[in-house]
Amino acid sequence: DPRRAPNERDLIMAMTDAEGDGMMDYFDQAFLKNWAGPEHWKLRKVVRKPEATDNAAPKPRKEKKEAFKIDFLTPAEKDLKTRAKELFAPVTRGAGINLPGTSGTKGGTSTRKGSRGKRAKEKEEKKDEHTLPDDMHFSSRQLITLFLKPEFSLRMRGQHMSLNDRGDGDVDENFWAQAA
Amino acid sequence: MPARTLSSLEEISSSIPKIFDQAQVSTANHQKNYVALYKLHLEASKHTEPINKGRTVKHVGQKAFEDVVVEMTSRLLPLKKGTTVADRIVKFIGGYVRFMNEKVLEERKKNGGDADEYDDTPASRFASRMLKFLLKGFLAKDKNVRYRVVQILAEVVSHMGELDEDLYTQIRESLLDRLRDKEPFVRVQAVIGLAKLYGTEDPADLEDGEPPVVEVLLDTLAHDPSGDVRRAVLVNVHINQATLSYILARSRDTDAIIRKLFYTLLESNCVPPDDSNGLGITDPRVLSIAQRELIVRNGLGDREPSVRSAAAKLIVTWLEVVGEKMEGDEPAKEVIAFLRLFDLAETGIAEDALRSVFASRVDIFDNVEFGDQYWADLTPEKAFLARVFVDHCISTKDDARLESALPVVTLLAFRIQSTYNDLMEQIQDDEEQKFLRGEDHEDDEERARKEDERMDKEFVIGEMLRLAVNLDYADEIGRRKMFQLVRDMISQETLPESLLSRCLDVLRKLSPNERDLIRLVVEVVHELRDPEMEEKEASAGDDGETTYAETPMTVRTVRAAPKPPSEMTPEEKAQADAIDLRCLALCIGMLERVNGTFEENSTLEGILGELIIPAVKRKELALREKGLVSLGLCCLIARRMALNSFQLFLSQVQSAPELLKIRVLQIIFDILMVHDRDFLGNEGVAGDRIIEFLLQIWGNEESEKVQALMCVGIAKLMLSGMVTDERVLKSLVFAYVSPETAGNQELRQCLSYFFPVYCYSSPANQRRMQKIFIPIFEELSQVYKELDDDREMISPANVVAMFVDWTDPQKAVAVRGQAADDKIHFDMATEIVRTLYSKDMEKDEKKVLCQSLSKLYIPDVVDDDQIRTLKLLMHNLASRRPLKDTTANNALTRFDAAISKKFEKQLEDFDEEQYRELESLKELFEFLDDIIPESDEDEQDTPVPKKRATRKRRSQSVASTATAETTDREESATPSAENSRKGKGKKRARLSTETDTDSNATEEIPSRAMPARTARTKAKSKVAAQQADRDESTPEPPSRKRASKKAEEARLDEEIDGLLDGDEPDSIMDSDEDEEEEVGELLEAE
DNA sequence: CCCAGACAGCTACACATT
DNA sequence: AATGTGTAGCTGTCCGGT
Repeated sequence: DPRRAPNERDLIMAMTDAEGDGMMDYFDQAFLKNWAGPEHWKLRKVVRKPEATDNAAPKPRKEKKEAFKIDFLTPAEKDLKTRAKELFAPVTRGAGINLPGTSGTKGGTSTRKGSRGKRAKEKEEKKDEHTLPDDMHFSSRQLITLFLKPEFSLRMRGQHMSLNDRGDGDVDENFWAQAA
Repeated sequence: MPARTLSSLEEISSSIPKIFDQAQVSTANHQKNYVALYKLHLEASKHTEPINKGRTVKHVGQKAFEDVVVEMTSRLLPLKKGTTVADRIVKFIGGYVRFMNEKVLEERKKNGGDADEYDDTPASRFASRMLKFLLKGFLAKDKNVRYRVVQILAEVVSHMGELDEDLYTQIRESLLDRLRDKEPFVRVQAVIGLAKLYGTEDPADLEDGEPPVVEVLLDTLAHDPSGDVRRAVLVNVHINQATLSYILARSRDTDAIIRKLFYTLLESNCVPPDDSNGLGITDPRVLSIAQRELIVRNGLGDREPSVRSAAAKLIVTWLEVVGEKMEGDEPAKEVIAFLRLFDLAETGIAEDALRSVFASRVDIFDNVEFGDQYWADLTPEKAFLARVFVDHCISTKDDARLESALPVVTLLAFRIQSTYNDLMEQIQDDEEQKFLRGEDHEDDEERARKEDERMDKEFVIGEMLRLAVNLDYADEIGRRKMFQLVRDMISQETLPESLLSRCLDVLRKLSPNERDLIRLVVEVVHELRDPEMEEKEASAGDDGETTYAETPMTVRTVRAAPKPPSEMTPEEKAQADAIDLRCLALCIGMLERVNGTFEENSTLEGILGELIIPAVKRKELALREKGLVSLGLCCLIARRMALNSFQLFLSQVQSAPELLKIRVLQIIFDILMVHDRDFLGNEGVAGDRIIEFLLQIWGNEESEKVQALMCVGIAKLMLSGMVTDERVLKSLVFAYVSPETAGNQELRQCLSYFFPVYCYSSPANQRRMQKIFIPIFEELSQVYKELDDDREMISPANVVAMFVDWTDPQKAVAVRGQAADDKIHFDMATEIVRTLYSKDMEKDEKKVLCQSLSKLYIPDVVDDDQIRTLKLLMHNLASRRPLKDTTANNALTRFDAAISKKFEKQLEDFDEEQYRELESLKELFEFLDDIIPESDEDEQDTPVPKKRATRKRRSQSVASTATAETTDREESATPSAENSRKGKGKKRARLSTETDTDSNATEEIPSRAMPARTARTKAKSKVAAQQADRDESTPEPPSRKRASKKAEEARLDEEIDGLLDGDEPDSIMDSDEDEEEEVGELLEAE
């Protein structure tokens, strides 16, 4: 019976323990950033790699980058008009100077005049608001307490059971303390 | 004009580059160079040529000057963003424009302020020449050019006074157009430019249908995909009443930097820029309560620490702004003023704000004092401050300050009492007034004021009660006083409902043990329902523990027979119902706070039979709901009762209205949590049935609230290990990603939290997750492919990434005494490679799987058999089912190489032929031999090397990185002799059947048993129900008989009666030995 | 057939931390 | 102030479309 194995439950208990803070910290760091649901999910790298693999090597290069300067002094090889033409060369046909999905620029893009055809309903769709959902602040609390008795957690239940198994009718004052 | 002042144009032209060359090095020389440049500019202006027969002049000098500057400018255009020298030049150009304009203004002042010459100055000519030049680059191919051009234009525009109208329009259009640029940094500059522009925009100038720039910017603020761009809008847009609401929406931006900026922005605008005496635009008093609450809730609740601290700073500023000029009389004055910003009754927000202030301004915390005077006249704010202060001391374990802050018990009890009496008096007065003057005579204003007053008193009492829980009750006199007071309060039906649970909290604290608390509440209930008894009971209740323990429970015997309901007038009935509701609330409050068994507290029996059970039978929703909750709470402490009543609760689920359904489900889950062994243990069918039933309810549920509740409940059961069923886990995953639940944040955020906790808390759980990976992946890929256009769902690649993350053994927490299972990813790799043999899997999906391989954690030590199996699978894949996709192939090859290298030792001398002898791997080879290479007809796009194989080649060593790309082409022409021998003809038949299933899973995976089509349809509509739905053995829901409402009620009554009559109340309590079997029977009976 | 979009890996920068 | 980490932007490669 896997339920009897001293695994999951012990951990849940540990999270509520005073000493379990470290555990909670681990969970916090590891994944609480991914609270907002699958669409905002991101892979986070494994944290600890305490093995002292190698050091001393990647230190000694602090090569300052070449002090770049714009050359204003040497006269231009070509005249201004030519340079402007080159610099301001419009995109080769059909290119995307603009974001996809936005109607094109008069000069530059591939937007054909009658392109309303297939992808006409771009605007209708709700644009992404780029906002996070309201945070419900889900935590271990909701997962280890009862719905109807929010002050009692699994941990207490465990104690209760064991007390009951002893046939001991009364609970000790410690119990009250924990209920608070 | 003397000739010597007229420098030659060549001279001028050659001096300009030197200025630019200097200007790029540092901004320190800019001021000096403005002067120098301007001097050259003026000098050049003197070179003119007459045209039109001398009627006008041609500004050849200016033209030359402009040419050179434009030429200089052109040199920095191709430089990419972040080049500091170029940025300096941009600043220099902008600065020069400003410099010129200032000069022009000076000139004008001197000349008496001619306004009409603006378009004919060297300055205006220069600027417009520059702008026209820049505009030409707006559509350049080179993104850097576009960036620089817009950047310089924005800079120039912001430093210009007036602007020619045509040019203005053109700039406006062009910038708006660049707002759609592909490159975010170009858009950023466009935003900056537009922000400089729109201050001068006149709405009257707009053509029809053309939106004002502000509107466009606000749209960008919300919708631009790049955070940088939204950020640019945020810092550049003017904050005012019109834009504020759009700005406030950014407190939820996906980008943390924006959120942080949001709070610093609000902070810096709290005070007006010029020290005028008005309020800043974001002064908290200017904002609405709702806005303030939004800011605090989002800010202090943010997941990003940096955002939280920015919000905390803002809140401190609020306090300072609001508390200004209030210092003096009372140290708490500014805090009180600060608290007035909030609706204190709104849960948690004001408390969070105050605690945040305590945390960041310790001096404020230290200066709060609670003298006797403080308690004299408590306002809601003062009461709230005291209570939160105490709570804060407790949570920070600041015993010293706690000691000094807490009032003595008698004082507080007295205060509570007097406020309570005031409240009662007022309520009574109001009633009388209403009665005397009639309903309508009071004007709304007066009524609202009274209502507020009452609410305030109620709130103050509530806070004092919350504080009372933390008092030191060593003093017996005080203890009794408080006890008596609170006991009296709960025995009055006029006590506002909101104070009830506060009172019970105090009572619990004051009760020596649970039994006394239970007894006390039971007594109060009887008093309330039986007013005649009041006096007797009151005398008994006078004295807390001593008398209590000895007083025999005589209530039931003494109890006078109440009037039968049939003889009551409607008013009396309503009154009785109201009392019952109150009593039920008391019971619930009491039962919530105790955990002794029902059997130990025989006093509960009475109210169970007289109050709770009758309430459950009522058809009024409120009564029934409270009755069910009470019964449910009883079940939590009475195992036997739980067993007997469980069916009743189940039967209530389907037909109940939402609110009741939620309650009943909560009860069901709580009962399962508490009595797990009785319902879910013993590997009995009962547990399975319950699970299936719940899954089915879940899948068919429409209400988001109920869905979320069930999700939480099921997650709890799984996390606590009470349910280990893979189907349930699968359902949770489906629910997590299904488009159906996209809007159900409660559900999704619950699962966002649940999955990592579940997986990382136990390798066994990670294993379970690994087992469902492939089936889930296959099904979700299907769903994804057939997704409706308007529905959103994460990609299969994301699904894979999540699973890889969740099953990573390195992330599992090391729990004492439990060995980490670091082979999970290795086994996952093996399964993935097996899956790659599947013939009907699309290459996209295979690609995703292949690419995930590199992210798997491969342990250093793996058994010979396991590593050889994986190696063999990869080796054979290349020949029998070569991947058509190069990226996939590369990924696989790389993985193969990595594995081969890592386990070089174990794989050397590895020979397939020899390996085949191993009995333990029989299954592997059966699997492999059933795979035939795809025939030529199957190969539509990729030509497969001709298959010609010999036994010998098959037996060659596979230890080397045989699947390496180049050699692979030849190697892959090496199918096993087995395959060649068996021949295509024979295989053809098998391809469509066994091969297919075999290649997908070693064990029978339920999901594959169902036609994909069905699976998909289900997944679309009721994803969560998938597993349950397809299982034919799913039991009919208990109340499936869709009887008429009447019949339904009759049946319900019957059931409840059965609960009472069939089992005498006494027998609910006894615990026989044969309980376990009964759970099974319970569900069998249908 | 060529080009554009997409993607993966790399590098550099900025941030936070000790 | 220095270091380390995490992110973001850039660049090269490959697939798909016109």
